[in-house]
Amino acid sequence: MESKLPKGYEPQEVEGRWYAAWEQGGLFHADETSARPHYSIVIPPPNVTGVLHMGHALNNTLQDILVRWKRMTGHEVLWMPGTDHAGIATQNVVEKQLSSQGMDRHALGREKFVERVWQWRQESGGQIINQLKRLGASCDWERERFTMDEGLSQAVREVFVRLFEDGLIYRDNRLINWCPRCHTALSDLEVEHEEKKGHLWHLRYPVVGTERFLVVATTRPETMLGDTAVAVNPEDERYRDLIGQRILLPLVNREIPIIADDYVDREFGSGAVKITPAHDFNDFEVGKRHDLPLVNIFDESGVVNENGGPYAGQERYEARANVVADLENQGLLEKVDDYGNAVGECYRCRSVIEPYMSKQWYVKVKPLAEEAIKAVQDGRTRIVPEQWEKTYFEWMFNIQDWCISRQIWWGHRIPAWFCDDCDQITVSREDVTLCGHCGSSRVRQETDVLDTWFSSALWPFSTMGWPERTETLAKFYPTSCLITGFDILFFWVARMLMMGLKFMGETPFRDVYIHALVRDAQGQKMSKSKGNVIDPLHVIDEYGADAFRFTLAAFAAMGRDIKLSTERIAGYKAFANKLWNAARFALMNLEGFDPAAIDLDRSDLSLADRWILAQLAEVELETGRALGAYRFNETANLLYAFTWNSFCDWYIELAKEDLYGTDEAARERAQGVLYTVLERLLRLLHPLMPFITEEIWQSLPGERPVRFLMEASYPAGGGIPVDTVGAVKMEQVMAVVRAIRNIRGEMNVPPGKGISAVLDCKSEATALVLRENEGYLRALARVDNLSAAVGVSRPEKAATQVAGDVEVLLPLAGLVDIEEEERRLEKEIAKVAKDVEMFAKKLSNEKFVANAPPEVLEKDRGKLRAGEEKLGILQGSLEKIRELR
RNA sequence: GGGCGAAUAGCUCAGCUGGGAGAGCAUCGGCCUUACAAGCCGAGGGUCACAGGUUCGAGCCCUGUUUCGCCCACCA
Repeated sequence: MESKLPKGYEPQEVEGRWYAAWEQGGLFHADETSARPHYSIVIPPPNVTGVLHMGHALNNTLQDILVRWKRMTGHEVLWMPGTDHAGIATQNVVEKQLSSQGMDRHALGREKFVERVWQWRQESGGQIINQLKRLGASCDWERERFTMDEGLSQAVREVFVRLFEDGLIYRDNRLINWCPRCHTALSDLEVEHEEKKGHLWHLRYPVVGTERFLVVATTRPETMLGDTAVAVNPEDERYRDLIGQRILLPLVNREIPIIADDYVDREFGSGAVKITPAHDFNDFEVGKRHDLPLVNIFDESGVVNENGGPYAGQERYEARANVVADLENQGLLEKVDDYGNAVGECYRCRSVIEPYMSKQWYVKVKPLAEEAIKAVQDGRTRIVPEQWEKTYFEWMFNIQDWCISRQIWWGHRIPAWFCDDCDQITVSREDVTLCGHCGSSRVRQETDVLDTWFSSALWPFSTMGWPERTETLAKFYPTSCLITGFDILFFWVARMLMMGLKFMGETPFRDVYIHALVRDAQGQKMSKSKGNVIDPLHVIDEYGADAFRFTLAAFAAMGRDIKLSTERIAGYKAFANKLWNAARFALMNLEGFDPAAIDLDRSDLSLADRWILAQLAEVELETGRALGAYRFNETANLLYAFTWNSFCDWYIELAKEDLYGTDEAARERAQGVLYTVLERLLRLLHPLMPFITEEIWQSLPGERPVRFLMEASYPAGGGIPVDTVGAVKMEQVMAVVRAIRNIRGEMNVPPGKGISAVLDCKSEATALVLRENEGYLRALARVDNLSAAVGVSRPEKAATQVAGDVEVLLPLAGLVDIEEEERRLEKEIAKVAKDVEMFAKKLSNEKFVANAPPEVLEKDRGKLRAGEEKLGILQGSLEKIRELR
C-alpha cells in the first residue's frame, strides 16, 4: 500500500502553501453585513519597529486559536490587525540609523526627519506582519491599520478636542520624569524602577555664624548645587535650636534656610535633609509648602547649567564626581556609605530619569477611571483570570493624572495652537491659521506630540472607523475578547477601557484574557543582553508552526509564567508527526472509500467502534467547554491524549483486524468509523494546528461540503451514536489486554512470542464479551490459545493478574517463580485490602453517609464492591499458588 | 512600605465549584509487531513547603510560619 503523503511530516513545504490558499480564498475576511453572530478581537498592535518575539507568538497564537474556533462555530469573525507607531522607540531607531550616517535629526529638521521615519516604515516597518503570517495568524489583513493612519489620526484629534472641551485635558508646570537621552517627558508608567547599588554621601553643611556643621545625607550629591533649604523634623531635639537659622551652601556659597517639616524621618541618615525642589519629587512638595525658590541646575541633556557655577557644562555624573572631590578637599565630606536604592530608568533607552521642571499636557483621569472601574465591577468587562481584577482596581483607585505630551517629533502632534498676541490656546480638529480667541494670525502649533499610548487607547474603535458611525462599529463593537499580557494592563488595557467608555459609551471588550510572560527554561526573562532569547522564527523553521503553536497552548495554563523549553517543543513536533502517520495509515486503508456511504447507526459496529465513538463524543464536548473557558492547556491536553492514546494506541490497533481482513462489510464499517474519527479530530485540532490538519484533510477521499477545513464546522458531539454499554465492554477487554501485557512485561516474554491465556471469569456476561472479542486479545496481546469461561479449568503453574471481574492466568510454566509470585500476590492483596478497609470504614461512618452527596456515595460503594471482588480473586489466586508448593 | 502570586514525582508543570494524586520529559526492563524507532509494550517513583483549624471528607477553604517570584510606591 502506498500513501499519497510522504513518510514524515514536512512543515516547511506545507505551511506557506495553505496560508496563501486561505488568504486568497478570502477566508480571513470579516463581513459586517453578515447575519451571523459576531465575534471580534483587536490585535494588540505590535510596534512597527518590532520583530516577532515569544510574547507576540504566545499572544497571537491564543488569539488565532479563538478566532479559528469561533469561525468554525458559525460566527462572523473579525480579527483586526495593525501596528503601532511607537513614538519614542521608532524615533530612536531612525535616529540611530542617522547617526551611523554621521547625521542627526536636528541637522535634518523636523519635517525632513518625519519624512525619513515614514520612509523607514515603508521599507522595513512591516516585517512583523509577515512573521505573524508564518505563525498562521488569520487576521483580516484587508483591514490592517497603523496608529498614524489618516483615519486614526482623525480619531486622535477628535478625542483630544473633546477631552479638552470637557475640561479633562489641561497644561501644567510641574516636576516630571525627564529622559535626558530621549529629550522628552515620560509618564509615571514609562519609568521603570530598578534597585541599584549606590552610595549615601554624608555632607557637612556649615551653619552661618557658628562653628557648627549640619550633616545631610544624599544619594545625589551633585544636586546640592540646587539646594534651597535644609529640613529637619520639628520634633527633633537635636536640631530644634537650628530651625530658622541659615546654612552657607558650600561650593556655590549661597545662604539657605534651615526649615522644619514632618516629611523628615529622624531615624534616617543624620535626620537632616537637603532640599532640592527642582530635582526631587519630595523636595518639590516640601518646597511648595515652604515657598522655597526652585534652582534648576541642569539643561535638558542632564548637563549642569549656569546655576551650577564652576560646574557648568559638566555632565551630571562628571559633576557628581567633582562635587564630591571638592567637598572632600574642603573637609566637608563626613562619610560615604554603600547604599542601594531604586532609580528610575527610561523604559525605552534605560537612561536614568531626571526629575525636571517643565510645562506639559495632562489628562485628568479620575472621572474616566471611575467609569472604567464600574465597568469591571458590574461585569460588563470580565478580566480572566480573575486575580488580575484586583491588580486592576488597585491601580485604578490610585491613578494619577496622565502626562500625555512628549518632546519628540514622531507621533501625533498635539492639535493646539498658541497665540502670540493674546497668549490664549486654540484647540481644534482642523489645522488653525487664526486664533480662536482674538482672531490673530500669529498662531503657532504646539510642537509636542502625544504619548503613543494615547492613540493605542483608542484602538478598539479607531480601527473600526470612528468617529464615523460605521457598519463595522455597529457589527463588531464592543469586541468579544482582548488577549494580552499583564505587562500592559495599565499602559493599554485600562486606558482602552476609559476611552472606550467615554467615547463609545460602551466597554471595548466583554472579556480580557491576561496571559503569562514567556521565560526561558530557567525561568529568566528573555532578553538580548542575557543572550537567552529564543527566536520564534527559528522555532518555526525547526519544529514547524503547528508544533510551536501547540506547545504555547499547552503551556498557557492560567496565572503562571511559561518556562519555554525546546525539549517540549520537540515533543509536540513528535505529536504532529504522530498525527501525520495516523493519517497516513488511515489513507492507506481508505483507498476508494466513499464517505457518503458512512452509516454510524448500523447495528454491527464493533466494540472498538463503539468505544472510540464514545470517546470522541466526550472529547468534543470537553474541548468546546475548555476553549470557551480560555483553558488552552486543557484543550491541548485533551486532544493530545485522545489522538495519541485513544485513537493511535488503541483504536487503530483494534481496527486493523477488520481493515486488513477479508470481510467486506466489516472492512467498510471500520473504514467509516476510521474516517469519521480522523476527520472530526482534524476539525478539533485545526484551531491549534491549522497547517497540518488542513494538509491531511485535503488528502481525505470523497466530497465535503466546504473547500477548506478552515471553513468546516467545529464538532460538538452531534451525529455520533454513543453506546455506553458497548464502551464499557470494550474497557473490560482492554483491561484484560493490559493485564496480559503487564505479565508479559514482568516475565520478559517477548512481544513476538505467542502465548496461551486462561481467563477465569466471575460472570457469564464478561465471559461472553471476551469470547466474542477474542480477536482483540489475539492481535493486541498475542494470545494464541484462549479459554474464557466461568469456572474454567485452571493451569497448574500460572502468572496471574486481575482485570475487572476476570482473573487472567498465563501458564508460563518455565518462567513462573512460585515464591516470587506468592510475594507479589501478597503485596497486591495488602494494597487492595487496605483500600477495601478504607472504603468500608468510610461507608460505615454514619456522618459520611448522611452528608455526602448521593453520587459520591454511589461511586464509593461501587469502589468497595470492586475492591472486595478483586480481593476475593486475588486471595483465590494466592491459595492456588500455595497449593503448588 | 503596600499589593499579588507560587511551593505537588529526579526535572518542567496540570489538577476548573472540596469527594481515594496526573501528564510530558528523565530513569529502568522488553521490542526494528507491514502508520510512525520522532515509534511500540511494560515498570518504578509523591508526608501535595511547614504548623494549626473548618469539614463526614482538604493538594484545593481559613489562620500562622518559612522560602522564592512579580507588580506598585516620592523616604533623602
